[in-house]
Amino acid sequence: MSKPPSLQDVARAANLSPATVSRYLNGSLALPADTSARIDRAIAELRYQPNPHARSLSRGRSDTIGLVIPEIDNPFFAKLAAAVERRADAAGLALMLCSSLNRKERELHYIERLRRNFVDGLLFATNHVDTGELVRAIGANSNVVIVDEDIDGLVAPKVFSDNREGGRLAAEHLLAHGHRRMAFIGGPQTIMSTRERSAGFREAAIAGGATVAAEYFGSYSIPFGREAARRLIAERGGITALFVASDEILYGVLDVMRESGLSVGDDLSIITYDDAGPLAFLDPPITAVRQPIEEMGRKAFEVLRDRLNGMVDNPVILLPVELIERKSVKNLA
Amino acid sequence: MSKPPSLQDVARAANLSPATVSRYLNGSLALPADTSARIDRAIAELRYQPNPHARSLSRGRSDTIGLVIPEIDNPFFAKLAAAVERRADAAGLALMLCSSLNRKERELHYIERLRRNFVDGLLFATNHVDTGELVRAIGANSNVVIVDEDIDGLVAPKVFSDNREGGRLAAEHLLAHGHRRMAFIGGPQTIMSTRERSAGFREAAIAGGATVAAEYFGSYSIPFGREAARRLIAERGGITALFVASDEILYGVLDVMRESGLSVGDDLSIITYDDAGPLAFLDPPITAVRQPIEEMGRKAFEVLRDRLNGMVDNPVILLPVELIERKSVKNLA
DNA sequence: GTGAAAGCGCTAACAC
DNA sequence: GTGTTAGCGCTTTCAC
Repeated sequence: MSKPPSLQDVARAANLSPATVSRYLNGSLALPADTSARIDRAIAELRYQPNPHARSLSRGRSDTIGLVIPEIDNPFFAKLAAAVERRADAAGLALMLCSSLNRKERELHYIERLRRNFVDGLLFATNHVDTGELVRAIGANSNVVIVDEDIDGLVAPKVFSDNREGGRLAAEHLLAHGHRRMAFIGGPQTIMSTRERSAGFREAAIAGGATVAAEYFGSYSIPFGREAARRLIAERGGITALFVASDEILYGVLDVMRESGLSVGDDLSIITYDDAGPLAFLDPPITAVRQPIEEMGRKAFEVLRDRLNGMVDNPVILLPVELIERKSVKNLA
Repeated sequence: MSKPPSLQDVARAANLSPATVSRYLNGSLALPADTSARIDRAIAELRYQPNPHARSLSRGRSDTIGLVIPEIDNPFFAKLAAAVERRADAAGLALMLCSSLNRKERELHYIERLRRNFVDGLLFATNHVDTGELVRAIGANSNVVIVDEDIDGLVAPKVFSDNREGGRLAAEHLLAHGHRRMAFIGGPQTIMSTRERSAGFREAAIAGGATVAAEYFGSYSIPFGREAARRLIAERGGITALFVASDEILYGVLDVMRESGLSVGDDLSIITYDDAGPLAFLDPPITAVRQPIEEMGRKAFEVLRDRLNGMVDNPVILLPVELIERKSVKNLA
């Protein structure tokens, strides 16, 4: 493989200076038809492709953004990544994928990369409680937008789904089906998403004359779903409905219920949160509060673009959720 | 935000030349403790971070690899991406995520990027039949390794799972449970994965005295799963077992079966392929041929590394699959 | 409308 | 061991 052609080569072939060709390529110039034709021909002949590193070095930016998520191997974040990538690509930006594994050092590492303009901006989704480092690291920078989960105390643009409303929707759906004793299984009690979902749920349940007789907090994971389900089954007194705060928790619960010979619906009505997996294909299909994942990705990207274009305010955007009714809630009425 | 410090600044602060600092940073040099201490201090004080673009431009490579997949929003590719990213990260390489949406132009675009060293190498997973462009585009380049699905006629390192063996395993499992009339639903008949899964299945079925009474080819998608299931239900004559070539197809089939009041197991035994989704949580849990996704990612990455380090041969690596027995196959014996 | 020249921040000969 | 000197390929003043 011989050395690829440079701007210089194109300029030479077109009998022009590199500067002219560069300007033409960047559209900052209207050239006479004759000149531009020469350039086009030279480019085609040499199969010229600009070198993005040289370009980035010279311009001080990379036309690349990063997406920091806990783990791509999770349907929710996979869908988020897909949405973001579509938008970024349409805008001519490349997407750097960064799985933090929820580890602080890794998150900080990516923020450092941002500082050194490896990427122009970052979409940041974390899943754990910050002890201050993130706030400090991100605070210094303006091109970060927070998605999905809050970082308390950080001033930055943020895009979330309306978690509280989601909790409310779940409770109201259960109320409408005659349930009066409910339970909730959430993620970490300290993080915003669980706090809000739980609060909205409890709020609406109580307002509707029901009680949330049991609440379990742990993590958004299958094992915790199992654990909480076992406890719920052991302790429950007349609970007829359960709201779980993520699909992973749901899977753990389903597993334990099957083990225990309990039927979803007849023995316990269930609503889950996220609706990122193939819930419609479970038996019974599971009713869920659906997060607007596609739209979160889109919106977050747009906010980041605005930032890159100089926007300075720090909006907190709440996207509407939606209850998808399937077959996992029994009508007691 | 003031301009970030450069190598120059560090050198100045440490009373050295940029070259020395650069060498030290790249480990190509053992410095006297005194000198290196001065550098370390300067770096810490200035909070220096190397500029990756300058580095890439100068060295002619980027320490970044690309992963081209049809769509990240698919559990199989999401898991593959996760595996690749873990390895890449451990090796100090960044990962550029490229969703091709299975479109040729987009695939070619990413290959062009490779040519211009935006990335050092590419892991390439496509899902459609190549009409020659891909072979030509990739053929010119040596830093591409093909994963998951073959590109016919291309000479390059390739990492697949053992699709034929997967088909065989499925048939043998059904045989062992007394099934003698079977059906198969695959993806596009023209692509390697479907060809092989189908061939292995048919081969082993016939060898075991069974017949594959119906075969449907289409695409790895839920809608096609539905379509094929409808036809199967309409046409089937005494078929007791079905092997589907992907999880997506499975979901479509399950949907139609539920609509039709058919029971998985009692009315029709099912084995699926991939095992990337939450199959264990379906009811009944679905028996599957599991692809070694994690290992495919790992292996593909390693082969790419070898390439980047000058390896020149073109191995075709077949990774072993495994049958995960659950509850969707009824014993007829 | 076009060109010359300086630089972006780093690495890699080549010297000493 | 350390410094000097050229680039890497592009963008961007500043001229004309």
